[in-house]
Amino acid sequence: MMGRSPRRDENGLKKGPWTPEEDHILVDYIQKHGHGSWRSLPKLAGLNRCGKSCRLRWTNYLRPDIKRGKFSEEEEQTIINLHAVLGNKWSAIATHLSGRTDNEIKNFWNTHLKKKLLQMGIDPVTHRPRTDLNILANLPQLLAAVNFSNLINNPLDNALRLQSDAAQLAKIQLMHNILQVLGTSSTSSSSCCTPPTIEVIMNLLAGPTFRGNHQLYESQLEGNSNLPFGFAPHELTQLQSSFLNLEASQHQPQFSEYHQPMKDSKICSTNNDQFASSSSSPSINPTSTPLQLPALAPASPERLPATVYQTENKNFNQKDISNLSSTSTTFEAWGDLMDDEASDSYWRDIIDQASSQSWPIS
DNA sequence: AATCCACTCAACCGCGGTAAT
DNA sequence: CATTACCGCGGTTGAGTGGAT
Repeated sequence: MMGRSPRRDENGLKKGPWTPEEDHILVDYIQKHGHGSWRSLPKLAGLNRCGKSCRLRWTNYLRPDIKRGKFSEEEEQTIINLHAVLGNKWSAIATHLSGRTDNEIKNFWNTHLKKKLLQMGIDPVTHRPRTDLNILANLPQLLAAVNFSNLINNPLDNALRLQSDAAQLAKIQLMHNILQVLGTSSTSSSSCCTPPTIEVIMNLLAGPTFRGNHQLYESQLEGNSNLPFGFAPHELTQLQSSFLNLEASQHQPQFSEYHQPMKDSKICSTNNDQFASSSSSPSINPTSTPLQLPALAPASPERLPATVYQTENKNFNQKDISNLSSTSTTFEAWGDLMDDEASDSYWRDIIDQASSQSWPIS
């Protein structure tokens, strides 16, 4: 039996694992009388335990409606989605998974899901691509992260929309990381290895659909074909354009362009527009300057896009900010972006719930 | 067979929020 | 308003388990 060896506290109350006899007494008492005051329960029930221990045993193990056993794929996805919105609010997450306790979900997260996300190159705290990775060595993981939403095949459409937002962030991050690395490579005379060519990266990003066949890929614009890695066709155009510009700039390196504060924040505002509009149709403003990308996102507790772009770019113009101006908190921003999704009441509830709570800094 | 080690999960601990006094 | 008691939550602990060596 897992757990702790039997101990007693300073009051002589038993600690450690529960025996079947104790379980029986507790269940029997609660079924007859309800738990009432947890503090007084042990004495009334004849248990040599503290009330806290009784409550925990009941809520995490003995409650009749507890579902035991492996988490389903659907439950797994729900936890991931909810965690992206709620953070480590295990009890809040548990309310959306009937029969699962906060403790069980927390354990499952810490032992399985966290690792799973890390393996995919996703920071389990921010739900964004990890930035502590060697971008080129870990390109496959980042691409997997970008393509995360494509891996999900469950009926939770609303959840998928959130996932889509996360994937969109991953795309932006990935594009930025690639450009940054290429920019760095182009200015590094001591580079020991040859950076991947634009073509190689574009092939990785776009797969056979995009390779050397711009017409074909443009013809797919209307039909919104299943481009790999979740990149929309216009995003690939944009990305390719960025690479081409970069390639040109490599001959006359102007590295500072990548790192100076953005003088106009079209990309940022566009990103905000993305979050302020339907998240299912992300777009990169085709008129924006290709190299103007958001600052590399730190692996920080800022986990949601509105906050990220608000804090990372101090140079919002007022018009751009106005998209978020009515939102004083991150969750309210999420709420705003979902305003046009009248059927999103489920997720709105979650967000409302979260916005009423303090945001965990973990 | 013995040992090591990573993993799991029940249970504990401490803190913050809130209702009662 | 201040204090106290209680509850619930999130983080952490540690014994059991099973696979690898």
